Order: sequence, then structure tokens, then C-alpha cells
Amino acid sequence: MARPANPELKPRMLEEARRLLQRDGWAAFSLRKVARQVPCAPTAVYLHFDNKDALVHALIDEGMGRLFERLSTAAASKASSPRVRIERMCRAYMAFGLENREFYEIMFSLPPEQMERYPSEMYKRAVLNLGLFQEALAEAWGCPGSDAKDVRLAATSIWSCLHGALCLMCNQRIDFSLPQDEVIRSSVELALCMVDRRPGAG
Amino acid sequence: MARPANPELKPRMLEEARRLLQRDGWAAFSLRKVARQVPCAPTAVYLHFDNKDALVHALIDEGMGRLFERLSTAAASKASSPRVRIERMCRAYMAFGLENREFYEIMFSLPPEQMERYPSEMYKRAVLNLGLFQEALAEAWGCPGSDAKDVRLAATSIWSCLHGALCLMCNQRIDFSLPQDEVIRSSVELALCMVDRRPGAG
Amino acid sequence: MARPANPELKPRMLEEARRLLQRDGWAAFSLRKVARQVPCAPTAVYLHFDNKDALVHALIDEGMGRLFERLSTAAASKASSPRVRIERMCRAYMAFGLENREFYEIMFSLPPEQMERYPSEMYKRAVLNLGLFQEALAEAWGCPGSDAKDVRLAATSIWSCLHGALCLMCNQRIDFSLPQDEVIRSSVELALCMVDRRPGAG
Amino acid sequence: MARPANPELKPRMLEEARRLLQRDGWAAFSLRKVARQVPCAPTAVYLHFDNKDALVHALIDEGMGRLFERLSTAAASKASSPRVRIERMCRAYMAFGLENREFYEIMFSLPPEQMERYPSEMYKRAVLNLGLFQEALAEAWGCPGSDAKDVRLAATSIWSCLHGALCLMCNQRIDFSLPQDEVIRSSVELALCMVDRRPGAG
DNA sequence: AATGAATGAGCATTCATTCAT
DNA sequence: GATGAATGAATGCTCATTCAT
Repeated sequence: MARPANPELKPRMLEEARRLLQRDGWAAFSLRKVARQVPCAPTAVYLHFDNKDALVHALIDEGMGRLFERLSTAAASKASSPRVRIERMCRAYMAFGLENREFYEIMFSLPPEQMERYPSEMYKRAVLNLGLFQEALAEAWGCPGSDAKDVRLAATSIWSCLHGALCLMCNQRIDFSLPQDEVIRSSVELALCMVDRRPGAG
Repeated sequence: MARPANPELKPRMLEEARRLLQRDGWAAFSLRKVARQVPCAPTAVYLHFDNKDALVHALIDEGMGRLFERLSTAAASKASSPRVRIERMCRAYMAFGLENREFYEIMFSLPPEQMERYPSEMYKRAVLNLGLFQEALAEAWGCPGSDAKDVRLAATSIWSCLHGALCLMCNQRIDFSLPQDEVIRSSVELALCMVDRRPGAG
Repeated sequence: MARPANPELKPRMLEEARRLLQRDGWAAFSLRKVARQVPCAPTAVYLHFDNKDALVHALIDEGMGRLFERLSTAAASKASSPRVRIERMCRAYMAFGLENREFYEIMFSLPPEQMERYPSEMYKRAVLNLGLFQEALAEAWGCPGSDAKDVRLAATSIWSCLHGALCLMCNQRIDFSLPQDEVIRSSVELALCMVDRRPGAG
Repeated sequence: MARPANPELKPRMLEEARRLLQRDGWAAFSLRKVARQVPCAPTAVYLHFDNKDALVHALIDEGMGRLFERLSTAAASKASSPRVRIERMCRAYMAFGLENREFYEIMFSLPPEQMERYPSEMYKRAVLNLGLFQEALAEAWGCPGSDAKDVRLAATSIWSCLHGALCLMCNQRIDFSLPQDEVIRSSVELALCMVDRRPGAG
């Protein structure tokens, strides 16, 4: 009676889960809605994922991969100064966040409780994104290693700066009289100040 | 009068609501959990708050008030340059966020649907906080009005920069090898770059 | 500390209860809504009525009284034949039902469960309404006593006929293409057939 | 297939729903009470019915089907005058109502809000019952079409007359000293007056 | 691999009622 | 006479998960 496994089911689940998250947000997200969209039985999800958390983690992992593509494309732009490349990365980061507002929130704002169970191999992949900033920053600063503490610290601050703007925009905390593209430009410019501040030069 | 109200009940509700919101996020927040923690009957909450929204809004409003105290104290430090005062405000903001994580996340990360119903008189109080940054910035820049667009834009970017760092710290997204106080210092320094960038000077 | 009793409270409660029942129907009826309309504390209702049932019973009793007024006015029209008076009573009954649709339902269609506790002295008053039909019918038939079984039976059938039409109209079970006044006329005419059928003449 | 469905569950739900609706009325009806009576988990109801409405609608539809069987059997009695057939239909109607009180009240006394959501295909089936009266009446009157307005009106009044008696009996509003079968006979006789009143002859 | 049935916990909110004042 | 606080039960409905097939 063995029915051949439908090879498209798992990707379909991820796809619909992302769509639902993006459309309705985390609070309205449920496995049953995913199954209804796929469509398949709600129980079928458990054949491919251990539970709701596992599905979400897979989704975040996928998102981190997509973000990595965007950032590495920006980082790879040949024949340009590190500063310009970092600027492109910043803009790519902001664009990613705004194109995937709700989903972006899940990637970076899910409560710690839910992330404690995030698998470590996925964590490693997630950290690659910050790594891209570190590498570019090390190059801009002429540092030998991108893993030096001050490089990591600066990259983290750049990230914070971008992330904060995204959060406030996504959560509609920014005065509507300020055009979105100016907010983006302003935050990216601020982030770039980090590039210009040589460590130890302060 | 009637049966004497348990004077501890209302503050207890606010307290537990804060705790739960911070720990599990808005999506997992429920009045029944609050009641279970207080502890009291689920219906007792409705004796002190009109509904779920009202409870959360009260929480946000309280947080905004506390933040305002901190920021205005920092802003009032006599005999110091505007830049120094802004730095103190930034540090006060970060300190507030870290000392009041429960408040902080609720204040600035609740989903927009939740905020649409936020009472306008509370909204006015909330906006005062950003206003403090705008005033100091206008003074630093020698601008006449603190409500000019570029001042508001710059204040927003400072806010974003600080907010992003707080979010990532609260959500435990920052590598544990980076000491918290260095992350704070780095982000505050980055935010202060905004003070040094005279408008129109770019 | 004795506050003088507010003498208007009890009638106010009945008044608002009737209004609410009439407006929103039995399913949406609650003591708290009554109290909110009065306005008074929800608990104040219990000072005037034993409980929800008692309030409703008082309300029904009041309704029965109003109906009695309408019917006895119609029954009293001088210098007309008993048949004409019965016709007027039928029309008055229908008018009362249609003017108080939701309330009429409560008077005559509350589930038996709720009526088991209906006080017997109220029951006696309620039966007076049917008695008016019996008297007129006995007169029309030239019977000596209005309490003869066949008179009671015929009055009950008249009542049934009117009541059935009212129920179907109130519950919107009648095809909308049939004008309400024609349905009324037709049912009243049918009810009057009972007047023309001498008992034992069949 | 999956875990074998308990084949008794769905009919049990309908059965208990019927019982509860008849006993306590629509206002007190709840899915949880049904589940408690079945007994099963409250959520199990949703495996068999979309929601509360759907359960009740299924009940009404079933009742309408049963009524149709009874009425069409009575209407089909060969070699008898239309009047006699109508009399049989009236008696069948009354018998149905008294034997199936649970169904009857649900079918014809549910509040309009409930019926607005009644599916149109079910509505068509429901209307067939009145249609049977119309057809017989048209034949008795020698009318060509059973859908003429006066035929529909008369059928409606017959229906009202029977319905009213049933309602009052079901809700125990009729004096216990009147034997049920006499009440029935009296109301049926009254209803039949409609047959004898040729339209336009009045 | 995939399903339908079933459950138990959970949700926001309303209600009738009681109690002490 | 009248009140505010408090409760326990209830509502329709959704959800994550399990189980047997």
C-alpha cells in the first residue's frame, strides 16, 4: 500500500508557511493553516518536521540563506572600494527586511524562548551573514583578520543600526511624515560612519 | 464603598503582564496567563481594565513615562555641551532598555495592529521622548526649530541605532563573546556620529 | 447612612428590561445590560428581584396586563355584535404581537423549563386574556357559561390561529411576497370561522 | 482511512442537539452541552460540522425531510376528495409536530438571525412542505395553478393555524384540562374552514 | 508517506450570582 | 437601599499534537 512520497510536499510546506507568516504575521501562524494551503492533512506536517518549532526554524534557516545570497551579491561587486560595497550591503539588508517585513521579524525578533532550541548548525549559517559585514569591514580597515573583536563589534553596531530602523519601520513607530527612503538613507549613512572610524583612532 | 479592593491586585496584574510579554512575546500573551500568575480569577482582570488592549496600553504608557523621566534627567544636566547631553541621553536610553526589558519590548515592538488602537492622549505622551532628542539635536546643530524635518530624521536615526542594539541584546541575538557594555558603547558612539554630521554639510 | 430608596428604580429596571428584550431578543438579554441602561449596579437588581427569572416573570406579567388592556378595550366596544367584537379582539391581539415582536415571543414562547417557576398568581392574570375571548364567544354562541369546555376549546383554537401567524411572521417564516396585512386579514378571518361554527352543529 | 470513526458519534450529536434545543430553547443551546451529553470532547463536534450553525441547519433539514415524507404520504391517499386529503395532511402535520417536538421547534421557531444563514438548497427543500398544501388546496378550489397568491395565502393561514396550536402545546401554554386530541381536532377543523372558503366567494 | 478522528488545553469575553461594606 | 470586588462557569472556536489505520 506504500504510496510514493510526494517529493514536493516539504518544499510546499515551507513555501506556504513563509507566505502565511509574511501575510498574517507570527501571531496568526498555525500549522493547520499551512496544511490547508499546501494542501495536505495537518498531520502530514509532522512527517517532515518534528513540530511547529522545527518548521519555523527551518524557515528561519531558509531566510538566512536568502539573506546571505543578497548580501554576498552586494559584497561581491567587483572593482569597488570596501566602503561602497558595505554601503551596498547595508542597502541590500534594508531591502530584504522591507520586502519581507513580517518574515524578517520572525528571523530576528522571535522571543529568546523560541530560539533556545534553534539548532546549532543553523546558528552557524545565520552567523555567516554578520561575517560578510566583518570581512568587508576588515578589508576597509586594512585589518588582517575579520574575526578580531573590534571588527566584530563594529559589524554588530552596523547591524544594530540597520536592524533598529527596520524594526521601527515594520512596527510603524516612525512618524508617517518622514518618507521611508529618507529614513533608510539616513540610517545607512549613519551605519557607514562605522567604516570611517578606524578602531583605536578615537 | 464595597468589599475593600485588594490594593495589590492591579499592580500585580501589570507586573505579571509585563513579565509574560517580555518572556514569551505578544503572540503568546493572554489575560488568563496573567491571571494565573497574579493569581486571581481570569475575570478579575476586567474589573481593572476594559479589555486586553487596555491592559497593554496601560503598560506601554507607564513605560513611556518612566523613560521620559530618565531621558529628561539626562537632558537637563546643566553646564554641558549639547553633545555631551545627547551622549548622556543615549546612555540613559540604553540603560532604561536593559534595566526594563519587560517594558522596553512592549513599548516598541508590539505589532502595529495593537498600536492602531492606542489612545491618542497616550500617543502624545509617547512622542515626548523622541522630542527630547530632537530638542538637544537642534541645539547641537544650532537650528532654530526642533521640529525641522532633518532634525526629526536625525533623531529617528539615533533612536533606530540604539533601539536596534537593544532589540538584538534583548532577543539574545548578539554573540555572547562580545561584552554587553562594549556593545552599548559602540552603538552610542555610532549614534553620536549623527550629532557631528551637520545637515547640509554632507 | 441609610440612603432613601430610589422609588423609581424598580420600574426603571422593568422598563429597560422590556426595551432590551424588544430590541435584542431573549438570547442577548442579560441583567448586566439592564443595569447598564438603568443605570445602576448589576447587584441592585437583586434588591428588587430574586433573580433573573423573577425579573422576566414580572416582565411577562406586565406584558399580560398590557395585552389585557388592549383586548378588553376591543371587547368593550359598545353596540356591536359579539362577532364584530371578537374580530376587533383578534386584530388587537395581532397588533399587540407585531408591535412587541420580541417581547411577545418571551411572553408565549419561553421554553417550559423557564415557565415552570412562573408564579401561580401571575398565571391567573395571564389566563384572563383567554377568558376575554371565552366570554365574547359564549355570548356569540348564546351559551350561558363562558367556562364550558367547548367554549374554552374554541377560544384556544382562535388563540392558536392568531398565535401561529404571529410566530411565523416574527420568525420570518412567511414568504416575503405575501404582504403582512393580507396574512393578518386571512388569519383573522380564519379565526372568525370559529365564531360561526356552533358547537354540536357539526 | 484512518482511525475508524465512531459511527455513532455524528447521529448522537444530532440527537442530543435536538433534545437540548427542544428542552431549553435556542438561547440556552451550546455545542459544549451537546458534547457533554454525547459524550465527547467539545472539539469533536467540529469534525462533523463546520460550526454551530451547520449542526442546527442539518437538524432542520432532517426534520423538513421527515415532515415531507409524512405530508406527501397523506397527500397521496388515492381516491379521496382533496378536502379529505387536506384533512389528512393537517392531522399528519400535527402528529409530526407532537411526535417530533424536538425537531418541530427547531424547524419553525429558531430566531431569524439563525435562518439568514440557512443554505439555499436546504431552503428549497423546506418550502416543498408548504407546496404540498398549496397543491391540494388548488385542487380543492379548482384553481389551475398552485402558486397563485390566494392559494399561497390560504395555505399559509392553514399552516399558521396548525403551527400555533403546536407551539402552544409544545410550550405548555394550553390549559391541562383540555385533552390534547380535542385541541388537535378543533384546530384541524378550524384549518379546514379555509378549504371551504372559495376565493372571491366571500 | 499520509490520513481522519479525537483530544485537551487554550483563547477573550460575558454572565449570574455572592459577599462584605 | 445600594455598591464594587470577586468568582466560577460558560460560550464558540482554534490549535498542537497523538493515535490507529
